[in-house]
Amino acid sequence: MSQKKVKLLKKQILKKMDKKTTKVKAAKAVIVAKKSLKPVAGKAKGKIRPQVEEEILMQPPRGMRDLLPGDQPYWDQLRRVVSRMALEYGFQRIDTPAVEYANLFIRSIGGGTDIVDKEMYIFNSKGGDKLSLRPELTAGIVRAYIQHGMNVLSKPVKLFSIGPVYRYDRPQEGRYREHFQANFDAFGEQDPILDAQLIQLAHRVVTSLGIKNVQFQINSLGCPKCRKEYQELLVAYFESKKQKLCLNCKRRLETNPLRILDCKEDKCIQVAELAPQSVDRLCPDCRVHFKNILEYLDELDLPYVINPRLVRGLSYYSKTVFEIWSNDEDGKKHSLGGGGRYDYLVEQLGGEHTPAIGFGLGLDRLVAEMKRVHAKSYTGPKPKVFLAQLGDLAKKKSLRIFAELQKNGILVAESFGRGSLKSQLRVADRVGVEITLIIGQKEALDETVIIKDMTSGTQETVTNEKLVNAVKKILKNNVVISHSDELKIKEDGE
RNA sequence: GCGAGCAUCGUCUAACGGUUAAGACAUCGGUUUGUGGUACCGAGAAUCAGGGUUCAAUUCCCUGUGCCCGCCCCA
Repeated sequence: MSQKKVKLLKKQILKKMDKKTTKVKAAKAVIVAKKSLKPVAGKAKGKIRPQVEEEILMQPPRGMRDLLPGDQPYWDQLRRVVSRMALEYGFQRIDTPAVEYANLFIRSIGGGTDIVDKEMYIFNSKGGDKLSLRPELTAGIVRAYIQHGMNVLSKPVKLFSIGPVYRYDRPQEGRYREHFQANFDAFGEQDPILDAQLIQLAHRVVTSLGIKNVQFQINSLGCPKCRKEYQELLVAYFESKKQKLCLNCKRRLETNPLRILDCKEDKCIQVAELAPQSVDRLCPDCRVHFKNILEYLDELDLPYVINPRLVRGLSYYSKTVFEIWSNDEDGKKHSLGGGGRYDYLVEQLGGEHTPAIGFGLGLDRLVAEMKRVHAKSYTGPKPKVFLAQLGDLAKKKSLRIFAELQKNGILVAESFGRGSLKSQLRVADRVGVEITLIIGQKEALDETVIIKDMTSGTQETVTNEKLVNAVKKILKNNVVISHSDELKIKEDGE
């Protein structure tokens, strides 16, 4: 193809682009989508919404949300702290699928729990498999632990994971159908010091984020032996008071009697207050285990209260269970996470007997809490250089110079799509760069670049070869500011 | 699953039942086209949907939908 032909083609394309057709179409499309989503919803009868192929609902499904750029500094900070703490405590990262066979969750979390009975996203694959979006992280991690024979690794095997989990529930403040959790699990160690260490870890993660006003609630459910005895005692007690319980709890008496302790209905609370407590019915082993943990926590000065009615919504727990709560200035409490021992889950899912303990943190809630207490967020390095171009020739050269600077570790901002130098400088100003590089027609021909100091307004012209060094030198001279900036970032990570 | 509240430009707000549906912030463009923060000018951008009452509905009523909050439960 001749150069003329190429140029002609380019001209035609440019001409087309010039008509702003894309912009207009895009705008119209949005409106169409916006308008159409309402009628579709409006015509819907009942719960099943007819999905017309062309319709695009301009919103995510219920309970799902976008994490917008403005919030990302908090999430970044959160991920940094979690990764840092995981490293300190010897946890290695594992990622498991968001989708597993539904039975994995049903068997681990247990029937009779709300999670399994009404909050699971269960669906059939095209192949006919019954699958589910994970409602929590531990089950998948245990599955992976067994499947990959991690029992041969030196104990304890410590794994952490971060990812989305899904629960079909009515959304409200701090509760989403898709939310993110960080999960820490330690396998193969039954010593109570692990329990205490994980609670310490949870505490350090939360406080490192700047969330200060936290408290743990802790309880022991006992091992299967003493738990069974206790449960029988409990059922006997509640049977005698059955008529005073709420409807839900009457049902729980059959399905999940422990949860009656956790009921928020006034009448049930009254009954539950006088109920036998699991901590009083622990077998000698479990009693010592629990006592040891409390001693460790006292030694660590961790703020905790024993809550004999703490049960938790997953039935695989044994012995230790705990939750982390924060208080806001109005005295309102927010649950940030929780966990406990599950010494029998691994064998229950087909592995060898492996004592284990873990906990999860609700990241969406941690972010909300960080905002509430105005905690530090992490913003990455900002560009201190802006590259402006003027004219066709300069424009063509700009991408190469841009990449050249980036390769040399100089972060460069730009707004190549803009035509006038004025508008580009305006953007440069908004970005807050220290210097702006300007390539015009003249500079492009001369193989030079204008360096403009944005604070003083002075400019100098350098050749392309000297550009990188010249920029580096200027930035270095301004090091007083940038150096302290970097220190700040490092402190943020603590 | 149950209950309450809310619904206007991207965001925040305004409009006795009668307005070309207003303003601010943000966005984009411009102020003689090669120089930024301010200022000035301009542009685009909304009444959730359907039905009813009415001469007239953003406004009143009903239904639906959505959002949000609380309960249950959880993170």
